[in-house]
Amino acid sequence: MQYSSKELEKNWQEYWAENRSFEPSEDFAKEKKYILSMFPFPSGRLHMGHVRNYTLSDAFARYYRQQGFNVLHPIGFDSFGMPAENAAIKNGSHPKKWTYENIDYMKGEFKSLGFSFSKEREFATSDELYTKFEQGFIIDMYEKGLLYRKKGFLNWCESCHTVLANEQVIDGCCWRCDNQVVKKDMNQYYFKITDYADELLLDLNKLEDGWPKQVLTMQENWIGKSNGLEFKFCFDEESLKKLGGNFDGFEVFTTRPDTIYGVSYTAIAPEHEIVTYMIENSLLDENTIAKIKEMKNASSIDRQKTKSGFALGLDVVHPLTKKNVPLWVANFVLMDYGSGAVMAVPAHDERDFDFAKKYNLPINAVIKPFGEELKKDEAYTEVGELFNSELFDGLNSKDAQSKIIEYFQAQGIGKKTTNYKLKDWGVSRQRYWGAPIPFVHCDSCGIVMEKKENLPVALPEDIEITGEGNPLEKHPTWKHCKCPKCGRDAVRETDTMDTFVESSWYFLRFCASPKNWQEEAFSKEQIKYWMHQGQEGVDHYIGGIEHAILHLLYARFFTKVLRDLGYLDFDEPFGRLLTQGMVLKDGAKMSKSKGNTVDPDAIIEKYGADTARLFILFAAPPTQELEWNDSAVEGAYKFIKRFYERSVNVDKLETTPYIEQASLTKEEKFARKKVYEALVRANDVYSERYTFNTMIAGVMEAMNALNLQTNRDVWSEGYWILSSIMEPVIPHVCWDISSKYFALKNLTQQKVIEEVFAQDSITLGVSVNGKRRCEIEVAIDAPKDEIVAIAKEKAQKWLEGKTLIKEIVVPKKLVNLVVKD
RNA sequence: GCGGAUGUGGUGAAAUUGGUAUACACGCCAGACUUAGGAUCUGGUGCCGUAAGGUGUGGAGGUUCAAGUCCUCUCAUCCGCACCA
Repeated sequence: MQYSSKELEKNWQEYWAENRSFEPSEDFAKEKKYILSMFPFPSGRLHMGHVRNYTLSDAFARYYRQQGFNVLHPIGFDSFGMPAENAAIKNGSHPKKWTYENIDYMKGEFKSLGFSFSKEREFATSDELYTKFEQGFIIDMYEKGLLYRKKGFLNWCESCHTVLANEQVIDGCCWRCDNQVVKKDMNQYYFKITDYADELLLDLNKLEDGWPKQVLTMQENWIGKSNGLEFKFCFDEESLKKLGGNFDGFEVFTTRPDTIYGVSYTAIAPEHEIVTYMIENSLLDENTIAKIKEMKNASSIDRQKTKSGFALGLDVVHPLTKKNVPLWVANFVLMDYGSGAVMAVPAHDERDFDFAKKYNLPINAVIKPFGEELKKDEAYTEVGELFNSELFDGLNSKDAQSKIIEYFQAQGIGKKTTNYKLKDWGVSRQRYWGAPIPFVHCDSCGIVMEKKENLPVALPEDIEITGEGNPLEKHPTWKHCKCPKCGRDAVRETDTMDTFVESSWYFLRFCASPKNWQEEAFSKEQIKYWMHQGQEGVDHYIGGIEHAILHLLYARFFTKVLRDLGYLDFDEPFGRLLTQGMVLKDGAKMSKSKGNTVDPDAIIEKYGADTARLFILFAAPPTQELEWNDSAVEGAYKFIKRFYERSVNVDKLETTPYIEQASLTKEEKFARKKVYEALVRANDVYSERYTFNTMIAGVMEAMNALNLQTNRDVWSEGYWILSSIMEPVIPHVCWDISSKYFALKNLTQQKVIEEVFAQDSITLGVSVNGKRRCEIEVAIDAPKDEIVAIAKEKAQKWLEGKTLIKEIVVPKKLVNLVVKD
């Protein structure tokens, strides 16, 4: 039995393809598991991160198939997106051609890795059939008011020539190309994700058991709910006059109403309408206007560096004290949070304090620590006792918050409000390779939806991609059409959708039987079975942590929207989420620019897919980083080789051999015990721990134990079980062994036999005062007295001259003798 | 600053509920077989020490018969968010 990965793996890959081995059944009476990896962008080649991702989901899928479940383990391609266009600009190829060629190549890679994906449910999101149903949802959402168009001050990436959503701006830079993002004023479509802010936050509770805590926290912070008081500052007489009666005041939001008596100035964002009005009407001097404009145009990073601002020469009236308070424009006030205006309490807020120090504004303390002096050189932001706060003096600041809100409400001058950091999701992109937004601009009817029977609104293929401007805009005929409503000449929307829209519902499309693909996106019945039998959502969703906010938040939002549109009946798309760690080489993330990549194809060529899979699952638990190690890969290969070649000790069987446990030698019993221990461990791993490394270690131990004995029945039983346990990890070699010896009959659920764990005697550790000194061997059913007596004798040396005060026997573990001098 | 994690041999990492710390593997050392080995097999390998023994899970305390595991404080590293009023 000489191991040769190449031929062996190819044979089984062909066998699986011919036998449709991994297609899910349409029998909805069976228990199911939906195992899903985050689908890839067809960049051209798989990288090790992909291999890790799909190796994990494949192990789950194969395991559950063995356990008798109906398993859906699909794959597709997230195939719209900028890199296709960038490649087109660079090589003059067409984005569509580039994309679909890459898909073909990557499908070959999937095959060569032995992933048990359903082939019949494969699709790419750039397929027109997919676009058709997506556009249908978009129309539904527009009708429900969940999609709208407005002019906004948007994130614009100069190098990608497109708008970005807030979630796609990382540290002020584009998530894709890392270029600095600038602000641009333009029209854009938005999904009303803020309507779901509260539910998205609340339902995180449902995910507590299935999702990593880190991801839940990140989403919670991103949604950023805060409760507080909203009220209006009104201008004094003089200021009203200055503004020509156009503004009577402005709203502010605060989470610290308890500090209201400490307000010493107010501030508004440079983008605020009052500032705009003052600039347009020359109510400020030239120099100030220039500085404010500069402030507006500064990048978000520059804007954070130092605080700056200008007094606007206006005063507002404090709502409670009725005293005048000055109004400033300040760069630290953000237009897109709350109302773009704040009350400032330098004594109890660090930002307000810094600003007040810089511009010599008054600092009025109104909260002091209990029984301590207040420090003057910093803002006191902790809980404390109110003073200088009229009728609220003496209150605990926590209690004062609700009391003051109640007071404002009673007086009718303010109300309790909730604010979110989450903003609406901007979805239009000014690029070609995306799903067209199915709207038409008509001079007489305004924005009109395309009729559903005309979907999809497909992309034209005869385009010229130069990187300058939107190719759809420049196409000679595509955008000219008739208004679906009045029939007059109209113009198509040339914006396409953010690619995150496609990935927000692809997991639902996989639930649809390909038989019905033409007629519907998915059926309620199919969705109910795959997504909502037992646990809610996909059973195991596996992917990188980098999607903790973007994709995972959008997909949750889409699921809730489709529920409200009547397409499905549940709230959350992914019941269990496993976020895999990165693949590193030399301590850094593998990347082309660093030149530390390992090409999966080369590893398969040299060692085979099984080796790559074994190494990946063995080297670290799934959630941890995985350091690539060439000699450990070599080690994985050697294990497989030994595993394969030692199968010569196995006899052909169609069921496990009968073994008389009592007749076995010590080594034979030990080997059997190790085999079944490995089985127990394997079942644990899939049910909750996912630590494949320990499962594999168990199998290695069992192999080592088998090798210490020569009983062919024990070898055969061992291989029957071990090749079943290992099949999800190294499927090719296991199917080969299984077919040669066991007619593939062992690739099913295996039963644990308890008798192999029975022992006549057991080794116990003996410690004196908790320090391990020696060990003893006693009969399994030895009474406590006897165990203690043996332990005392064996540990005599450490007991001499001391008084024994306590004896502790932990059954099957150890004996602890407590002594003192 | 806020939030989340993680610290165990030379390395990747094990250790259900507190119960023999370092399983499994890589590496290293020695030996066997070899003309040769980056092949294969066997044995060894936390640290200090010739040994007896001592010591050891980032650090300091604590609870306990017993702590990698529980509690308090602290240090370091990584990740995420970050002027959110």
